[in-house]
Amino acid sequence: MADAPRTARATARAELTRAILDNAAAQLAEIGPAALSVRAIARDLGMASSAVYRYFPSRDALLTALIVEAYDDLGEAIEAADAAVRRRSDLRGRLRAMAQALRTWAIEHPHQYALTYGSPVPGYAAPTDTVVPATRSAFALLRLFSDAQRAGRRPLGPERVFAAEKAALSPVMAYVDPPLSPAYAVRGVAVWSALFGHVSLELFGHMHNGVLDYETHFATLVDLYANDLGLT
Amino acid sequence: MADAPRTARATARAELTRAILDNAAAQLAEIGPAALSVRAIARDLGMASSAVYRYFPSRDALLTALIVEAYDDLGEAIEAADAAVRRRSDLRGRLRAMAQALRTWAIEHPHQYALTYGSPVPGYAAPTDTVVPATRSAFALLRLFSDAQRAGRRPLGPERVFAAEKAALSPVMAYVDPPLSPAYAVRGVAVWSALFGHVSLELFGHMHNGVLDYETHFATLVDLYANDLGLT
DNA sequence: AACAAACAAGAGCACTGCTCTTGTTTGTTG
DNA sequence: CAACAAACAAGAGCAGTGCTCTTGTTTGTT
Repeated sequence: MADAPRTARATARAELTRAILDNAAAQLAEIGPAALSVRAIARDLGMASSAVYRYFPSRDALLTALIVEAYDDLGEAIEAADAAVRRRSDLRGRLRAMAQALRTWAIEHPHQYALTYGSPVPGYAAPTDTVVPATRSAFALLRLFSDAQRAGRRPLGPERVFAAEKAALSPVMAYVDPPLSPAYAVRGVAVWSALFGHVSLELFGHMHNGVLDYETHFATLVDLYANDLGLT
Repeated sequence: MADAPRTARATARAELTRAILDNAAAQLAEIGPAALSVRAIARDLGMASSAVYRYFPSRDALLTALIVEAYDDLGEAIEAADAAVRRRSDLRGRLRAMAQALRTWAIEHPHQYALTYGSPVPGYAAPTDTVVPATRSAFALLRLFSDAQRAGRRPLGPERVFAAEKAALSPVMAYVDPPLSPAYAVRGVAVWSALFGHVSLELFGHMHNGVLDYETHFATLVDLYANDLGLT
């Protein structure tokens, strides 16, 4: 991220910051965000708990840093999955890859997913540091929709989009160049909501008595959404 | 729920249990589940903190009771919204009413929504007490899909549903009589995921920089889903 | 060499969930 | 009515938490 530290003290600081973050991430993955303890991290690292506060001003700040890392990790996973699809014109395959990457990442990092897309526990208002990395996964999907539109595809609906809705979605339309059509914006945000909706419902146990095979069902869903998006 | 209590002690117990629950709900609504404190509740009620433990064995048990109440409250709101639609054959209107009830309830009870459909904080595994009330809102939607199918409507897709997916969704198909068609089951669960997905993403701030007018966009989404479900 | 900034450690505060003990109230039984 | 056990309330106390303040040390710069 930043420049390479010059002084020995700066490198030591960077290393300790990293060590605290790694230990916190390990603790988060094991026992979840609610039970994450600054004192336990300090114990693990063999330092006084008060020393940790020189690196992170509060427990929430530490959690926020973990949230940022989680967003980045997920974004990277989705981007990598997209990039791994050789035929860039295989739009359906790219949606499949990204959707699967999302679900797989969520299952492998349930506490991180809960922290980012479940209830954001620190203070209930997302800190401003998190807004940029949070958009990373959404942008990956947005680029796919943009590519689809440029390839001449058309979503299955809506047929007409009212002016109020166009205005409401103007930011998401303007994020790509050329701008996304209103219909694609609506369908795109809908699919985005549905994908994260499924993962949340599955991960948090709401499909327990309704769906027997989550993986199969998710694959079906993704294919359905690919149809809705007019892919291939 | 249970029989009316006979003895004075039983009524006192029921009343105190209710008072604790009400105070906990108020505290939950104000400061959220993470900051909910047994001691604070006891202070508010003018009793010793140890006395609360005679009514709820642990803080998690109290939270679980609040979760159950939240599920019931939301389920009731959705059922009431559905029931308020006079023309029962107005399937699109019923979907609109229920979806709006869901979103409105979530906005008015953000902490309750986060507790139920965000990350379930107590123990990360939903207690068995919660599974029945949790299904209430889903069942309301399921009945709508069932009514649509009986009225001869057809969802916009999928055209074919593989055997594995039929098996995966067999519980949700069998919940209503006559059983839901595979296509309606897939579309239904998809819409269910999408609705809760939107509410979660909106409530937890993920649409902050993409969508300007949540209400308008949600209405557009619901109408789109009504089309996908073949309603009217 | 002098000095200020950065650092680590420990004690301590106010708070938490929860348990154990003591003493009281209540409802039931002989 | 008396006796007794169950249910109850209150307090003290334990182990843990986030965080702050003070003290003493190390580091980098002037």
